[in-house]
Amino acid sequence: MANNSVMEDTLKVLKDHKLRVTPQRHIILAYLASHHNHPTVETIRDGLSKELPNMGSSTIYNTLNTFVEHRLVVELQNGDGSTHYDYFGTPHYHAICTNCGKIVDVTYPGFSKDEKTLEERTADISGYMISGNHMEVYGLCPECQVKLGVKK
Amino acid sequence: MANNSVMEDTLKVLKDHKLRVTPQRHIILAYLASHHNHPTVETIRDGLSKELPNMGSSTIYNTLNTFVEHRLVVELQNGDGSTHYDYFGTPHYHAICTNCGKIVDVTYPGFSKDEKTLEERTADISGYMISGNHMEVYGLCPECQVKLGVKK
DNA sequence: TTCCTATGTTGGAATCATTACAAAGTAATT
DNA sequence: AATTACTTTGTAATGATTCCAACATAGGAA
Repeated sequence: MANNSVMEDTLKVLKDHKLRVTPQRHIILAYLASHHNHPTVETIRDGLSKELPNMGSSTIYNTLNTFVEHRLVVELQNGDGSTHYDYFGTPHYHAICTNCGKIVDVTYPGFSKDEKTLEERTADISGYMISGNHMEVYGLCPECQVKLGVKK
Repeated sequence: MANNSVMEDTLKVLKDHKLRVTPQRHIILAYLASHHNHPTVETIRDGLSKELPNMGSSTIYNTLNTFVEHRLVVELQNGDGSTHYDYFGTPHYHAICTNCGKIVDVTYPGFSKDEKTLEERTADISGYMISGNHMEVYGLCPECQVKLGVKK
């Protein structure tokens, strides 16, 4: 389970966002901050079954929706039918495998600048007042390249 | 409804992709190619109720899934709970209103090059064999800026 | 500390988009 | 024109997500 510093950090995050601190919120956020597995609601429920065996799915949905509204977390679809969640501690985007659904975080030096450029350009063109973006890149993960016998 | 040249063009597109040409596929693709309203399955059903009154939702889902697999069409979520579809005739990305869900197409000179750069960089970093990407930018559309009384 | 109230949690029911399936129809090839 | 694999259709099934009402509690006020 999450170590103490993750628990302290996530507690601070909740307070900074003026969210009422409940055990459920705190543990779910700590789970997300310490796992980079892009879990679904079910994955989170299973992962926290020791700590909070009676936590209902509704609570997880409610909590995640709250986090998404506060921009602590982003939603991802990988084509398997349910939504995956990712703690957004540092700016990054996602590469998603079109065969197995595996999601990995990607970033590079200058990514934040590129993001900002895209947002400014979009504001100029569309007239929207931009508040965020999502970028996803699709392809075959290394394992599936081998599994399917494709060659580069 | 779609004019003749759209019907001819979409017929060619179906044949080029070696898709069996059925009235349903042809009319749905022509609808998508001539409307830039990012319709849902229901919107398409309503829009084509004159031409094909007996077309079932299953057919629309089947057809759209086929088009997505062939990369003729992309799926979009705007937060209203159902999936929106967009004919992908020319490269572009989307700006989505976080208040009303309105989706607009955006592009700019050099967008295709930027896309390619992103894909190559992602391949290098992640090891994925890249086949495509989606970019979305979120914010308030001009109407909702006025409606909500926000100022730039 | 204790009380109070707004807010959060729970679990089960309800909803709604999407898929599965089997029967009937049809495009395109021989 | 016959054949066959593929498509359409309607309905049933699925499954993720939301709704709701009762209960619980975090955190501020006294």
